[in-house]
This record gives sequence, C-alpha cells and structure tokens, in this order.
Amino acid sequence: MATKSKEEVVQEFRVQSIQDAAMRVIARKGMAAATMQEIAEEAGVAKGTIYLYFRDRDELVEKTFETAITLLITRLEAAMLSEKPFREKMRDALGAKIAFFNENREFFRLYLDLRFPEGNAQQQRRHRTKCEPQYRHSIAGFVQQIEAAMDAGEIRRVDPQRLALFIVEGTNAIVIDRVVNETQPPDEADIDFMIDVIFGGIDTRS
Amino acid sequence: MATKSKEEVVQEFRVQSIQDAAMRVIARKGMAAATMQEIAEEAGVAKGTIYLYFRDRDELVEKTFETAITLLITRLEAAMLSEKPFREKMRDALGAKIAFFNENREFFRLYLDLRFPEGNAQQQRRHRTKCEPQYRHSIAGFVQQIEAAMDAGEIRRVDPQRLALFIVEGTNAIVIDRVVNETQPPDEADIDFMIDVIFGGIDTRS
DNA sequence: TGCTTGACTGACCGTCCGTTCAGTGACATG
DNA sequence: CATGTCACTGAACGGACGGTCAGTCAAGCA
Repeated sequence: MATKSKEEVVQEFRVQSIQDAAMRVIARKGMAAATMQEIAEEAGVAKGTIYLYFRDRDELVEKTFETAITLLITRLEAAMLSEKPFREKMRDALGAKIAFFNENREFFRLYLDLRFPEGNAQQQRRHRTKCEPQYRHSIAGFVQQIEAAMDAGEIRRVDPQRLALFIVEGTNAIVIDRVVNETQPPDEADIDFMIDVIFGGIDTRS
Repeated sequence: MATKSKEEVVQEFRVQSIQDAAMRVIARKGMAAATMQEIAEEAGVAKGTIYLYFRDRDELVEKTFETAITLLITRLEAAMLSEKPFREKMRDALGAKIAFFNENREFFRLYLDLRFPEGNAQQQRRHRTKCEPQYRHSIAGFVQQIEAAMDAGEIRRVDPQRLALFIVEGTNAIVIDRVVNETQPPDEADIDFMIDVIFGGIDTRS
C-alpha cells in the first residue's frame, strides 16, 4: 500500500477545498448563478487555479455533486442494510438523512438539480448519464427494501415504486424545510412525526 | 361591463402566447438557461417584441409564473372549499392537481423555482416578495383545512404544518413523476394510492 | 393614392462570465 | 548564489445574452 506523497496530500486538499467552496456558493446562489470567480474567492484561490484541478466548470460541478451524493447514499444504505425490523430501519435512515443535511446544509440545492437538471442539451445529457443513475439506484434500493418488508408482512401491499417516491420526497420536504428555515424542532421530533404518519396514516384510530 | 376593444384582444393574445412560450422553454432548459431569443422564437415573434409587453426578463418570468400558479391555487382551493368530508375534499384536490399538471406539463419547473429560487440577491428578493407569499398562502390554507378536520375528529392530531408539507410535497413527487416520465397509470389509480397511503399508513392492518 | 401611425423587427451594444496563458515568486537543486 | 521548476495568479480574450432603437411595413385615413 503506497503512502501518499506530500504533493498528493496537497493536491487532495486543494480539490476538496475547491469542492467545498463550490457547494457553499451553489447553495447561496443556485447552480446556474454560481460563478467561477465567486467559487475561487470562497476557496481563497485565483480563478485560474481551479482549472489546474478541474477541466471546466461542468466537471467541477459534476465532481462536487458526485462526492456529496455518494456520501449521503452510503449512509442511507448503511442504515437500511441492518437486520432490524423495517420500521426501525426506516427510523435509522431518516435519522441519517437529517444528520446529513444538518452537516451539509448546502447540499439540498445540488440535490434539487439532480432531480431536475437545467441547462443546455449538452449539460442535461451529461447529467443524465452521470448523476441520474445514482438517484435511480438509491430509489431502486429503497424499493427492494419495501418489497422485502411487504413479503415479510411487515407492511401492507401497495405499489412499491409509488410508495418509495412518496416517502422519499415527502420526507425530503421536511428535511429541506429544516435546512431552509432557521429554528427547527429537535431531530427526534421530526423523525417520530414522519414514522408515525408513514406507518399509521392520518385516519382517526378506531 | 366594457367590451374589449380589438387592440386589447390582440394585446392579451400576444401576452398570453409569449407567456406560454416562456413556460415551454423554461420547462425544456430550466429557469436560468431559458434565453429571450429562444422564448421569442418559440412564440414566433422577434426578441424586441417581448419588450413591448414586458419590461424585462425578470418581469416576464414573474408574470408567467404568477399566471400559472394562480390558476393552480384557484383550482385547489375550489376543491377544498366544498362541504364534503375531508377525505373527499383531499380526493378532489389531488384530482385537480393531477389534471392541472396533465394540462400544464411545463409548469413543474416553474413550481420548483418557486420553492427554491436561484439567481442573485436582487432576483431572490423579488421572488421572496412576489412569489413565495402565494406558496405560503396556499400551504396556510391547507393547514387550516387540516386543523378543521382535526377539530371535527375526521383525522387524528399531528403537527399540522409538518403534515401539510409532507402531503403536499409527497404528492407533488408523484404528480411530477407522471409529467417527467412518459407512460403513467390512469389518474384514478394514483389518486387512490395517495389517499390510501395518506389516510391508512403502511402498517399491516390488524 | 399619398400620408401617418405604431406594432414589429433584428442588428447592434454593453456587460458578464468561462476559459486561457504569459508572467511571478517561492522553493529545490547544484 | 545562480538556475530551473512549477504551482499559482489575474489580466485579457471571446462568446453569449439581455436590452435598445433606428428602420420597416401594413393598415387606417383623408
């Protein structure tokens, strides 16, 4: 196992800090309005320096996105792959999601762009081949979990695809609301609420 | 009641067709990448003509958005203001939402920009004062409906704000999925699914 | 038919922003 | 100390886009 040379460490540090800066600027201004100039200033380097580490703006945005979403998906999968009952796995996953957005408050805007890419045909194609598969893969994984839970009789049978979408985006709305607004209830309160509504529905109990 | 002059009719027609074109282009390219040139071509007029009817790009986008969301909100409110039981009102509202997105497949991107405005500080401020109130107002109306249903014992008590967010965005995800993808189940199937899950939850029935 | 009006056009302008590259200075090497 | 190397810089370039305005032309009018 080769240890990293000093240059490699410096290199990685630069790449990381530029990506961090990009994420913060995108969060403030939105994907399209985030300029290379502002990202450079945020990272404390000159504009030209970014081009030593990324071919062009598209590559910077893409890599930044990829780094972040991989982290989120990894955490969600870890939560869902335990041997606990489905309800507990869901609770863990929601906890992981909230924790992730607490730590990466800037991420939600990248997330939106993932689902609904903007830009010209070229950029949209790139997005479709590079980023969308990750989203689909994570949804597909969740669908499998749902189907397994249905097979095990842990939850009742409904369209798994539709259910996955509904849960993922419904919970995202709450998590993103936490990020966008300032004062928010403790994590546990929102997790309890979501689990409660998802599993129990809103009908008056008999 | 003054009848419209011929000029007024022509004027309204131009305004309308430019807004329609703007909506289509924004749907294709995204809010930021939609250029005045392309909107003009889509509308079949010259770029300069747009500036006879709208002060600048911001005003065009804002008016386009306002026109569309007002229509959606009007329909949703109409559905929710009847005297039917809450569950039936929800059913009507979901039907109205699906119908609206069926008719205005381009709208969803404007909707996204409403919730998460991009651009410079100036544009974001404008958005916050002009568009966000409409969204908040519609959510607030839904929250009131939820509270009334709780008071009437039609649904059980949970945080109404959180519930409104969860339902609105969860259902949006499904409705937008219908728009973004091609083949979709009939309206009724998705409405049944959503009502079923929202009211009944996913726990196995005892 | 000649004149006036004004809706409409599209070439043009200024600005902004991604990208480039000649230059700079800190550091290593001999 | 002289020289070479190279990560880094930021002024400059080129292209794209929002906005303008002088010109066009069709319709209304006398």
